[in-house]
Amino acid sequence: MNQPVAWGRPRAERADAARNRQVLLACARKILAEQGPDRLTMDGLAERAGLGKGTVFRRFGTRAGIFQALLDDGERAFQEQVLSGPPPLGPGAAPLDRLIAYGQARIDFLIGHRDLARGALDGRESVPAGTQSPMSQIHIRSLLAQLSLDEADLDVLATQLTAALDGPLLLYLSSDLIAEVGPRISTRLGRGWADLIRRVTCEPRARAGNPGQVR
Amino acid sequence: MNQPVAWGRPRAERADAARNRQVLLACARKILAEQGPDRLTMDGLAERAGLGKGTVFRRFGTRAGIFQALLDDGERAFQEQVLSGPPPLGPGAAPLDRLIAYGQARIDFLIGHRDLARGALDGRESVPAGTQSPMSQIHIRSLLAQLSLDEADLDVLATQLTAALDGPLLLYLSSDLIAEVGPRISTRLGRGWADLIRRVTCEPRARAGNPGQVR
DNA sequence: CGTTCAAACGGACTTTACCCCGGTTACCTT
DNA sequence: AAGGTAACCGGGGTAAAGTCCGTTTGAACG
Repeated sequence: MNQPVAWGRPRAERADAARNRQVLLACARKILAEQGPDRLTMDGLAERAGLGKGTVFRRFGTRAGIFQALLDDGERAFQEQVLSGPPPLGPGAAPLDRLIAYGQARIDFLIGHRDLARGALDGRESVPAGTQSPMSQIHIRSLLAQLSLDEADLDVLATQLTAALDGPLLLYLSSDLIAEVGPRISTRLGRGWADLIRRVTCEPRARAGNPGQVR
Repeated sequence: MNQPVAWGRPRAERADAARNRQVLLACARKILAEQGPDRLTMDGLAERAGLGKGTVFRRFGTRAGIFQALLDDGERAFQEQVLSGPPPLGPGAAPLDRLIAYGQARIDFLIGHRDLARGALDGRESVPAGTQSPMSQIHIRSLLAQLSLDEADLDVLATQLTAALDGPLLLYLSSDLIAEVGPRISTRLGRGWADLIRRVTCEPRARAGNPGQVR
């Protein structure tokens, strides 16, 4: 939602606006930490920040927009790791390994930010997923492209794999359940992802100290 | 202690309640057809049905509940085809073929009912997916089980594949886009699904007249 | 038939997301 | 430095979701 890249540049953001955004994000984080996502209301946020309600809406457009903005913050750090961190997540490792590592990292990211990710999902929007698809999807697609899968529709495959990665945590597992057994879910989904990717690329299953089923 | 197993029904639904539900569903369908999903409001529905607002909420609990109820209706017919229709969707074909056919059918189902499916997604709920996962997921899991995939975590794999099937249409493709190029999307996602499934099961790619990329 | 009661009903009430527009202010131009 | 302007601010206004509770009614039972 911000401009890490040079926007078309209609105009730079005004100083007071930028400052207010920071204040609002900080307050939102506080409310979230203290009272949980359900208690984050636009009026409440405005009041706590000492600003008008209109300002909040101008900055974020919609309630989900706040969650997206907060999520973007976290995603920036994550993206950094992917684009220029150490392998296998960052560049330098084989595409297959990077793909597997990326899945595990994204799973953990989503588990860690599940409230934000859920909140960013807007019920009444034509494209519910805000910023959370493009980056993932593009990265996955680019790694797939390096794997020389013949006769595959890479765009579709990347979309489906992205969904396979995000879907379980966004759609099919309750937030409470994730909170309760987060680590175990991370492990199972991570292994599942690795397995799925190896199958998709027709790579033999990893050998080594794999002590059988996980249960 | 209690009755043998007939614990399923604490009480039959009262006649007026059942009648009112039908009226409400019919009215909802009309409003949807005439004015689109955004215009379907609880007050409007109640008024049009000549009932109180409280009644609407008692029947469906939430706005998304109405969409889920409408979706269930359609899903019942679909489910029938899957459980006892002709192969390859219904029983009788090889698991792999059924899986592929199921994916294509579900894609078409979701495209056909995209408004309902989207509306059934509730922003503020711990488990967004209403009725739309279990059946799909269970069926996919059961077909996978017949394929003897060694060393796979079937529950996780089924969840991920379900997400790969639903996710693109629920999360990553705008409703407008789907409306515009529905048939093409159906084809591409369908082929993508078949390809994905064949890869997952390590089956050789289908031959025959596959004229390369679809674009 | 009356009695009884859980369930259903209605609609006023509360809360909250989102809109609007008059007034204000930061930034650019000259 | 002055002025113009586009962007920003505030907060009251609207609509729609969801809640509450007193009233009504279907149906099981005697």
